[in-house]
Amino acid sequence: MSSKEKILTAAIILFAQKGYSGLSMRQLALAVDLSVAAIYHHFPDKNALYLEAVRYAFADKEQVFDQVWQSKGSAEEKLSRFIHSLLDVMINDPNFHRLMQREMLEANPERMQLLGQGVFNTQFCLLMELVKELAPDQDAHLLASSVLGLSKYFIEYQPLLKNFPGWKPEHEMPAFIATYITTLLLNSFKAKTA
Amino acid sequence: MSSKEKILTAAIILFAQKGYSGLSMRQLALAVDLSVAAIYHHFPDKNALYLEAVRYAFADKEQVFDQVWQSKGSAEEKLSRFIHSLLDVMINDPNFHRLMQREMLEANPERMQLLGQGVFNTQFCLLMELVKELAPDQDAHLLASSVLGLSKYFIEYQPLLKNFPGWKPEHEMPAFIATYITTLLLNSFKAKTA
DNA sequence: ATGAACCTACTGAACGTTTGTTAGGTAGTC
DNA sequence: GACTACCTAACAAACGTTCAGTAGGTTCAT
Repeated sequence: MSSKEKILTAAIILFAQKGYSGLSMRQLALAVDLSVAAIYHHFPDKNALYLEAVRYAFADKEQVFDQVWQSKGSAEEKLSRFIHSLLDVMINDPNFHRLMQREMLEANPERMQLLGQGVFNTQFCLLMELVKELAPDQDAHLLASSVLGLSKYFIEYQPLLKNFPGWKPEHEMPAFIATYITTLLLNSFKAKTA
Repeated sequence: MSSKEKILTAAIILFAQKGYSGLSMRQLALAVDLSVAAIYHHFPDKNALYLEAVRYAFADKEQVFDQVWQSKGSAEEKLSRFIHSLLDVMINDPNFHRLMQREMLEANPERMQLLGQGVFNTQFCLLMELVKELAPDQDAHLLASSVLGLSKYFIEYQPLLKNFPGWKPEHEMPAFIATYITTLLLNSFKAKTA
């Protein structure tokens, strides 16, 4: 692994944990066992490094969902598998997830557009086509959004939801959440068309 | 409005926009037209100021939903009204919303517990009772979470969702979102019990 | 009613540290 | 000799925090 890749890998983790202004170039240099000037040899400045780290983090997420779309089975099964994969990514790669949350907070419109054109656009479109199969007469955009929103919320707000009455241990199990979200949506599909 | 209140009010806005390490005491002092030392007269240090600002921001949100619970009408209508109020708060008080997102990112367990015990616990319990009326045989905790998750996502991810195909202008109207979420959940209730 | 003592709310200037960034030099490879 | 990858050392600016001092109000014995 090259120095540049090492820097980017560490930057993803540290930016995700501490935020842009929370991480100093010296802290990053210390983490990768290089001098500060070495980082400046590979990147023009802190902002460029941050942007490249974000791009780098998103780069390898594309193919995670490919097996879902290529897999065989009914649309219901595919939806379930997609939600499952989504939850898995968010749980197994918390730094990627945190970095994305931080990016959403910046709310820079041009960067938001960049974000949307990458991984997300493709996946969102595939998801829309899937829900169209299941509920042809409903707004696919809203339904796809619902899938993502429910998945994200159950993962993100776990630490908070734990403190509320009625919480059960299975509420933090990906398999359980995936099943719940899938049935919730499928029930809604049936009700509308019936 | 006292100087201390002025400082807290400005701190909420600026911490929400720039984050903890993104806002300096000098910037805050400039915003409230006071010296840096004056801030230190009212607060022992930056961290204490931040915590008090967060507490201050959450303090007046309790009564926003009171009229929803006290209003007359069917459970369906109450649910619709609650979602509507929730969306309104998030849209009309974006700084409060951003500050909460930032707090979720810190993920400090003790602070999370503090957060949960405040406004949210009461509202979550009331919401759970409401959904229990509508779907007595389902997990109220999961359903209440779904209400919050869907509402939060549609507001939070608007800038991103706008870039995806299938987006329509009404997708960012609170009234439209509220109706959509309500019917989505109500349909699911019916399907399960049918 | 008056002066001393004490309070709160603030200011200006400074403390030492950390920040992003850069200049100049070195060791190894092509 | 040019190029890549790195170093040490330094720069000015900004950082959180503190200190000494002041203006204005209240308290209270004289």
